[in-house]
Amino acid sequence: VTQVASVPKGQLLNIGAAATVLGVSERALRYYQQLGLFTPYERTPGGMRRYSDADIARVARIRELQKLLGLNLDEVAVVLRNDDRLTEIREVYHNERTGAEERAELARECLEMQEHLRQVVQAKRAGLDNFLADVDARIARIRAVLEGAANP
Amino acid sequence: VTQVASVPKGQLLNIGAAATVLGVSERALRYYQQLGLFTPYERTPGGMRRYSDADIARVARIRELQKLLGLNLDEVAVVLRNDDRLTEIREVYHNERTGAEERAELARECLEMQEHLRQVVQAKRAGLDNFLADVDARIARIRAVLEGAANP
DNA sequence: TTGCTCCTCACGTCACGTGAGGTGGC
DNA sequence: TTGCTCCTCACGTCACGTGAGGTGGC
Repeated sequence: VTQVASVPKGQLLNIGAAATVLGVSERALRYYQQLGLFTPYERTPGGMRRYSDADIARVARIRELQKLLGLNLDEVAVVLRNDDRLTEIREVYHNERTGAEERAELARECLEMQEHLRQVVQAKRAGLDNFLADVDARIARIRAVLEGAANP
Repeated sequence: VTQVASVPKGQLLNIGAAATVLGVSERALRYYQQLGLFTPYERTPGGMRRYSDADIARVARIRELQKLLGLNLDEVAVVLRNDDRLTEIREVYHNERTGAEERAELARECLEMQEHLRQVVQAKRAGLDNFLADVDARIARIRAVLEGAANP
Protein backbone atom coordinates (compact mmCIF):
# COMPACT_ATOMS: atom_id res chain seq x y z
CA VAL A 1 0.00 0.00 0.00
CA THR A 2 1.61 3.21 -1.17
CA GLN A 3 0.39 6.02 1.01
CA VAL A 4 -0.66 9.36 -0.41
CA ALA A 5 1.76 12.12 0.64
CA SER A 6 0.28 15.08 2.47
CA VAL A 7 1.10 18.01 4.73
CA PRO A 8 0.26 17.71 8.44
CA LYS A 9 -2.74 19.94 9.18
CA GLY A 10 -2.72 19.84 12.98
CA GLN A 11 0.12 18.96 15.28
CA LEU A 12 1.98 15.66 15.31
CA LEU A 13 1.27 13.06 18.00
CA ASN A 14 3.67 10.52 19.47
CA ILE A 15 2.56 6.90 19.64
CA GLY A 16 1.06 7.09 23.12
CA ALA A 17 -1.21 10.04 22.27
CA ALA A 18 -2.12 8.51 18.91
CA ALA A 19 -3.06 5.21 20.57
CA THR A 20 -5.20 7.05 23.13
CA VAL A 21 -7.18 9.17 20.64
CA LEU A 22 -7.72 6.13 18.41
CA GLY A 23 -8.52 3.69 21.20
CA VAL A 24 -6.01 1.13 19.93
CA SER A 25 -2.80 -0.29 21.40
CA GLU A 26 0.67 0.99 20.59
CA ARG A 27 1.49 -2.54 19.50
CA ALA A 28 -1.31 -2.44 16.93
CA LEU A 29 0.03 0.85 15.49
CA ARG A 30 3.51 -0.64 15.13
CA TYR A 31 2.06 -3.81 13.64
CA TYR A 32 0.03 -1.98 10.96
CA GLN A 33 3.19 -0.11 10.05
CA GLN A 34 5.21 -3.32 9.95
CA LEU A 35 2.69 -4.78 7.48
CA GLY A 36 3.05 -1.65 5.34
CA LEU A 37 -0.54 -0.48 5.83
CA PHE A 38 0.78 3.01 6.53
CA THR A 39 3.92 4.91 7.56
CA PRO A 40 3.99 7.52 10.33
CA TYR A 41 4.48 11.07 8.99
CA GLU A 42 8.00 11.26 10.46
CA ARG A 43 10.45 10.05 13.06
CA THR A 44 12.37 12.23 15.49
CA PRO A 45 16.18 12.05 15.23
CA GLY A 46 15.97 9.77 18.28
CA GLY A 47 13.68 7.35 16.41
CA MET A 48 10.29 8.19 17.91
CA ARG A 49 7.27 7.88 15.63
CA ARG A 50 5.25 11.05 14.87
CA TYR A 51 1.67 10.69 13.62
CA SER A 52 -0.15 13.33 11.53
CA ASP A 53 -3.93 13.82 11.30
CA ALA A 54 -3.85 11.87 8.04
CA ASP A 55 -2.11 8.97 9.83
CA ILE A 56 -4.77 9.00 12.53
CA ALA A 57 -7.55 9.00 9.94
CA ARG A 58 -5.89 6.11 8.12
CA VAL A 59 -5.68 3.97 11.25
CA ALA A 60 -9.29 4.81 12.07
CA ARG A 61 -10.18 3.55 8.60
CA ILE A 62 -8.22 0.33 9.18
CA ARG A 63 -10.10 -0.27 12.44
CA GLU A 64 -13.47 0.43 10.82
CA LEU A 65 -12.79 -2.11 8.09
CA GLN A 66 -11.59 -4.66 10.64
CA LYS A 67 -14.19 -4.32 13.36
CA LEU A 68 -17.26 -3.19 11.45
CA LEU A 69 -16.93 -5.27 8.28
CA GLY A 70 -14.80 -8.12 9.68
CA LEU A 71 -12.05 -7.85 7.05
CA ASN A 72 -8.58 -9.30 7.72
CA LEU A 73 -5.52 -7.14 7.20
CA ASP A 74 -4.83 -8.48 3.71
CA GLU A 75 -8.33 -7.42 2.69
CA VAL A 76 -7.90 -4.09 4.49
CA ALA A 77 -4.75 -3.47 2.43
CA VAL A 78 -6.74 -3.91 -0.79
CA VAL A 79 -9.37 -1.39 0.32
CA LEU A 80 -6.68 1.08 1.41
CA ARG A 81 -5.03 0.80 -1.98
CA ASN A 82 -8.35 1.66 -3.54
CA ASP A 83 -8.86 4.59 -1.14
CA ASP A 84 -5.50 5.93 -2.25
CA ARG A 85 -6.42 5.64 -5.90
CA LEU A 86 -9.64 7.51 -5.25
CA THR A 87 -7.62 10.31 -3.66
CA GLU A 88 -5.28 10.21 -6.63
CA ILE A 89 -8.17 10.54 -9.06
CA ARG A 90 -9.42 13.62 -7.25
CA GLU A 91 -5.94 15.12 -7.31
CA VAL A 92 -5.42 14.65 -11.04
CA TYR A 93 -9.04 15.41 -11.91
CA HIS A 94 -8.22 18.84 -13.32
CA ASN A 95 -4.76 17.89 -14.45
CA GLU A 96 -4.80 18.07 -18.25
CA ARG A 97 -1.64 16.01 -18.50
CA THR A 98 -3.54 12.92 -17.32
CA GLY A 99 -5.41 11.29 -20.17
CA ALA A 100 -9.20 11.32 -19.84
CA GLU A 101 -9.35 7.65 -20.78
CA GLU A 102 -6.78 6.78 -18.12
CA ARG A 103 -8.69 8.71 -15.44
CA ALA A 104 -11.94 7.03 -16.44
CA GLU A 105 -10.33 3.61 -16.18
CA LEU A 106 -9.08 4.36 -12.65
CA ALA A 107 -12.52 5.66 -11.71
CA ARG A 108 -14.25 2.54 -12.99
CA GLU A 109 -11.98 0.33 -10.86
CA CYS A 110 -12.69 2.44 -7.78
CA LEU A 111 -16.40 2.32 -8.47
CA GLU A 112 -16.30 -1.45 -8.64
CA MET A 113 -14.59 -1.64 -5.24
CA GLN A 114 -17.04 0.75 -3.61
CA GLU A 115 -19.97 -1.20 -4.97
CA HIS A 116 -18.42 -4.38 -3.61
CA LEU A 117 -18.08 -2.74 -0.18
CA ARG A 118 -21.70 -1.67 -0.44
CA GLN A 119 -22.74 -5.29 -0.89
CA VAL A 120 -20.73 -6.37 2.15
CA VAL A 121 -22.26 -3.62 4.30
CA GLN A 122 -25.79 -4.37 3.12
CA ALA A 123 -25.39 -8.06 3.89
CA LYS A 124 -24.13 -7.32 7.38
CA ARG A 125 -26.90 -4.84 7.97
CA ALA A 126 -29.51 -7.40 6.95
CA GLY A 127 -27.95 -9.94 9.32
CA LEU A 128 -28.04 -7.45 12.18
CA ASP A 129 -31.66 -6.58 11.44
CA ASN A 130 -32.62 -10.24 11.70
CA PHE A 131 -30.65 -10.59 14.90
CA LEU A 132 -32.34 -7.51 16.32
CA ALA A 133 -35.80 -8.83 15.50
CA ASP A 134 -34.89 -12.06 17.30
CA VAL A 135 -33.66 -10.19 20.37
CA ASP A 136 -36.82 -8.08 20.46
CA ALA A 137 -38.97 -11.20 20.24
CA ARG A 138 -37.08 -12.71 23.18
CA ILE A 139 -37.44 -9.54 25.19
CA ALA A 140 -41.20 -9.52 24.55
CA ARG A 141 -41.51 -13.15 25.67
CA ILE A 142 -39.51 -12.60 28.84
CA ARG A 143 -41.63 -9.55 29.65
CA ALA A 144 -44.73 -11.70 29.17
CA VAL A 145 -43.36 -14.26 31.62
CA LEU A 146 -42.60 -11.54 34.17
CA GLU A 147 -46.07 -10.00 33.84
CA GLY A 148 -47.69 -13.42 34.05
CA ALA A 149 -45.81 -13.95 37.31
CA ALA A 150 -46.94 -10.57 38.61
CA ASN A 151 -50.62 -11.16 37.67
CA PRO A 152 -51.31 -14.87 38.34
CA VAL B 1 -21.78 -23.89 29.54
CA THR B 2 -24.18 -26.67 30.46
CA GLN B 3 -26.15 -27.61 27.40
CA VAL B 4 -29.88 -28.23 27.53
CA ALA B 5 -30.72 -31.89 26.88
CA SER B 6 -33.08 -32.66 24.01
CA VAL B 7 -34.25 -35.36 21.65
CA PRO B 8 -32.94 -35.34 18.08
CA LYS B 9 -35.75 -34.27 15.75
CA GLY B 10 -34.18 -35.04 12.38
CA GLN B 11 -31.35 -37.37 11.64
CA LEU B 12 -27.87 -37.19 13.06
CA LEU B 13 -25.00 -35.83 10.96
CA ASN B 14 -21.34 -36.77 11.12
CA ILE B 15 -18.77 -34.01 11.37
CA GLY B 16 -18.22 -33.66 7.64
CA ALA B 17 -21.91 -33.16 6.86
CA ALA B 18 -22.34 -30.85 9.85
CA ALA B 19 -19.40 -28.72 8.75
CA THR B 20 -20.82 -28.49 5.23
CA VAL B 21 -24.34 -27.43 6.21
CA LEU B 22 -22.95 -24.89 8.70
CA GLY B 23 -20.21 -23.58 6.43
CA VAL B 24 -17.54 -24.00 9.12
CA SER B 25 -14.45 -26.20 9.34
CA GLU B 26 -14.35 -29.56 11.12
CA ARG B 27 -11.54 -28.12 13.21
CA ALA B 28 -13.80 -25.31 14.41
CA LEU B 29 -16.49 -27.81 15.47
CA ARG B 30 -13.95 -29.81 17.49
CA TYR B 31 -12.53 -26.61 18.96
CA TYR B 32 -15.92 -25.31 20.16
CA GLN B 33 -16.49 -28.69 21.78
CA GLN B 34 -13.03 -28.63 23.38
CA LEU B 35 -13.87 -25.23 24.93
CA GLY B 36 -17.11 -26.71 26.29
CA LEU B 37 -19.39 -24.50 24.20
CA PHE B 38 -21.41 -27.59 23.31
CA THR B 39 -21.25 -31.38 23.17
CA PRO B 40 -22.30 -33.43 20.14
CA TYR B 41 -25.49 -35.41 20.72
CA GLU B 42 -23.61 -38.73 20.72
CA ARG B 43 -20.57 -40.66 19.61
CA THR B 44 -20.60 -43.93 17.69
CA PRO B 45 -18.94 -46.90 19.45
CA GLY B 46 -15.98 -46.18 17.16
CA GLY B 47 -15.70 -42.63 18.49
CA MET B 48 -17.23 -40.64 15.62
CA ARG B 49 -19.15 -37.49 16.57
CA ARG B 50 -22.87 -37.35 15.76
CA TYR B 51 -24.60 -33.95 15.57
CA SER B 52 -28.33 -33.38 16.15
CA ASP B 53 -30.42 -30.50 14.78
CA ALA B 54 -30.05 -28.80 18.17
CA ASP B 55 -26.24 -29.10 17.90
CA ILE B 56 -26.34 -27.53 14.44
CA ALA B 57 -28.51 -24.68 15.69
CA ARG B 58 -26.15 -24.11 18.61
CA VAL B 59 -23.10 -23.85 16.36
CA ALA B 60 -25.00 -21.50 14.04
CA ARG B 61 -25.69 -19.33 17.10
CA ILE B 62 -21.98 -19.38 18.05
CA ARG B 63 -21.03 -18.25 14.54
CA GLU B 64 -23.65 -15.50 14.53
CA LEU B 65 -22.34 -14.10 17.82
CA GLN B 66 -18.75 -14.31 16.57
CA LYS B 67 -19.07 -12.95 13.06
CA LEU B 68 -22.05 -10.60 13.32
CA LEU B 69 -21.44 -9.08 16.75
CA GLY B 70 -17.66 -9.63 16.97
CA LEU B 71 -17.72 -11.46 20.32
CA ASN B 72 -14.81 -13.67 21.37
CA LEU B 73 -15.50 -17.21 22.53
CA ASP B 74 -15.47 -16.29 26.22
CA GLU B 75 -18.22 -13.76 25.55
CA VAL B 76 -20.06 -16.28 23.35
CA ALA B 77 -20.03 -18.72 26.28
CA VAL B 78 -21.76 -16.14 28.49
CA VAL B 79 -24.50 -15.56 25.92
CA LEU B 80 -24.97 -19.31 25.43
CA ARG B 81 -25.36 -19.78 29.17
CA ASN B 82 -28.08 -17.15 29.08
CA ASP B 83 -29.75 -18.81 26.08
CA ASP B 84 -29.87 -22.04 28.08
CA ARG B 85 -31.43 -20.31 31.06
CA LEU B 86 -34.07 -18.81 28.80
CA THR B 87 -34.90 -22.30 27.53
CA GLU B 88 -35.00 -23.50 31.12
CA ILE B 89 -37.42 -20.76 32.10
CA ARG B 90 -39.77 -21.75 29.30
CA GLU B 91 -39.55 -25.39 30.34
CA VAL B 92 -40.41 -24.77 33.99
CA TYR B 93 -42.89 -21.99 33.21
CA HIS B 94 -45.91 -24.16 34.02
CA ASN B 95 -44.10 -26.26 36.58
CA GLU B 96 -45.72 -25.49 39.94
CA ARG B 97 -42.78 -26.94 41.85
CA THR B 98 -40.61 -24.01 40.75
CA GLY B 99 -41.16 -20.99 42.95
CA ALA B 100 -42.66 -17.97 41.18
CA GLU B 101 -40.09 -15.69 42.79
CA GLU B 102 -37.25 -17.93 41.58
CA ARG B 103 -38.61 -17.95 38.02
CA ALA B 104 -39.01 -14.19 38.03
CA GLU B 105 -35.43 -13.75 39.19
CA LEU B 106 -34.15 -15.95 36.35
CA ALA B 107 -36.31 -14.03 33.89
CA ARG B 108 -34.96 -10.68 35.06
CA GLU B 109 -31.37 -11.85 34.54
CA CYS B 110 -32.20 -13.07 31.04
CA LEU B 111 -33.94 -9.80 30.25
CA GLU B 112 -30.85 -7.86 31.29
CA MET B 113 -28.64 -9.90 28.95
CA GLN B 114 -31.02 -9.52 26.01
CA GLU B 115 -31.17 -5.77 26.53
CA HIS B 116 -27.39 -5.66 26.62
CA LEU B 117 -27.27 -7.59 23.33
CA ARG B 118 -29.77 -5.11 21.91
CA GLN B 119 -27.42 -2.24 22.72
CA VAL B 120 -24.51 -4.00 21.02
CA VAL B 121 -26.57 -4.68 17.90
CA GLN B 122 -27.90 -1.12 17.74
CA ALA B 123 -24.39 0.32 18.04
CA LYS B 124 -23.12 -1.90 15.23
CA ARG B 125 -26.09 -1.05 13.09
CA ALA B 126 -25.49 2.67 13.56
CA GLY B 127 -21.84 2.20 12.60
CA LEU B 128 -22.82 0.32 9.46
CA ASP B 129 -25.36 3.01 8.52
CA ASN B 130 -22.64 5.67 8.73
CA PHE B 131 -20.29 3.52 6.71
CA LEU B 132 -22.99 2.95 4.10
CA ALA B 133 -23.68 6.68 3.78
CA ASP B 134 -19.96 7.24 3.25
CA VAL B 135 -19.79 4.54 0.56
CA ASP B 136 -22.82 6.00 -1.20
CA ALA B 137 -21.24 9.46 -1.15
CA ARG B 138 -18.07 8.05 -2.71
CA ILE B 139 -20.05 6.21 -5.36
CA ALA B 140 -21.91 9.42 -6.26
CA ARG B 141 -18.64 11.33 -6.58
CA ILE B 142 -17.01 8.69 -8.76
CA ARG B 143 -20.10 8.61 -10.98
CA ALA B 144 -19.83 12.41 -11.31
CA VAL B 145 -16.21 12.07 -12.40
CA LEU B 146 -17.13 9.44 -14.97
CA GLU B 147 -19.98 11.51 -16.39
CA GLY B 148 -17.75 14.58 -16.45
CA ALA B 149 -15.29 12.57 -18.54
CA ALA B 150 -18.08 11.40 -20.87
CA ASN B 151 -19.49 14.92 -21.38
CA PRO B 152 -16.50 17.29 -21.46
C1' DT C 1 -10.92 -55.71 0.92
C1' DT C 2 -10.73 -51.03 -0.85
C1' DG C 3 -11.81 -45.89 -0.19
C1' DC C 4 -13.26 -42.39 2.12
C1' DT C 5 -14.21 -40.35 6.41
C1' DC C 6 -13.23 -39.86 10.84
C1' DC C 7 -9.96 -39.80 15.05
C1' DT C 8 -6.11 -37.49 18.03
C1' DC C 9 -1.87 -35.08 18.53
C1' DA C 10 0.89 -31.29 17.36
C1' DC C 11 3.03 -27.55 15.03
C1' DG C 12 1.87 -23.17 12.10
C1' DT C 13 -0.55 -18.63 11.50
C1' DC C 14 -2.83 -14.13 12.13
C1' DA C 15 -3.40 -10.08 14.97
C1' DC C 16 -1.97 -8.64 18.24
C1' DG C 17 -0.62 -8.81 24.15
C1' DT C 18 3.04 -8.63 27.22
C1' DG C 19 7.12 -8.25 29.39
C1' DA C 20 12.71 -7.65 28.91
C1' DG C 21 16.24 -4.61 28.43
C1' DG C 22 17.68 -0.26 26.77
C1' DT C 23 17.43 4.87 25.02
C1' DG C 24 15.03 9.59 24.15
C1' DG C 25 13.21 14.14 25.40
C1' DC C 26 10.84 17.94 28.27
C1' DT D 1 19.58 14.27 36.84
C1' DT D 2 15.17 12.06 37.48
C1' DG D 3 10.77 10.10 35.36
C1' DC D 4 8.18 8.92 31.92
C1' DT D 5 7.77 7.67 27.27
C1' DC D 6 9.50 5.60 23.58
C1' DC D 7 12.47 1.93 21.08
C1' DT D 8 13.34 -3.11 19.38
C1' DC D 9 13.35 -7.99 20.03
C1' DA D 10 10.94 -11.99 21.31
C1' DC D 11 7.87 -15.17 23.42
C1' DG D 12 2.67 -15.90 24.59
C1' DT D 13 -2.31 -16.17 23.17
C1' DC D 14 -6.71 -16.80 20.72
C1' DA D 15 -9.18 -19.12 17.08
C1' DC D 16 -8.48 -21.78 14.37
C1' DG D 17 -5.49 -24.08 9.64
C1' DT D 18 -2.89 -27.88 8.26
C1' DG D 19 -0.65 -31.93 7.83
C1' DA D 20 1.03 -36.73 10.29
C1' DG D 21 -0.15 -41.12 11.41
C1' DG D 22 -3.75 -44.22 12.48
C1' DT D 23 -8.74 -46.32 12.79
C1' DG D 24 -13.97 -46.66 11.61
C1' DG D 25 -17.93 -47.85 8.77
C1' DC D 26 -20.91 -48.55 4.39
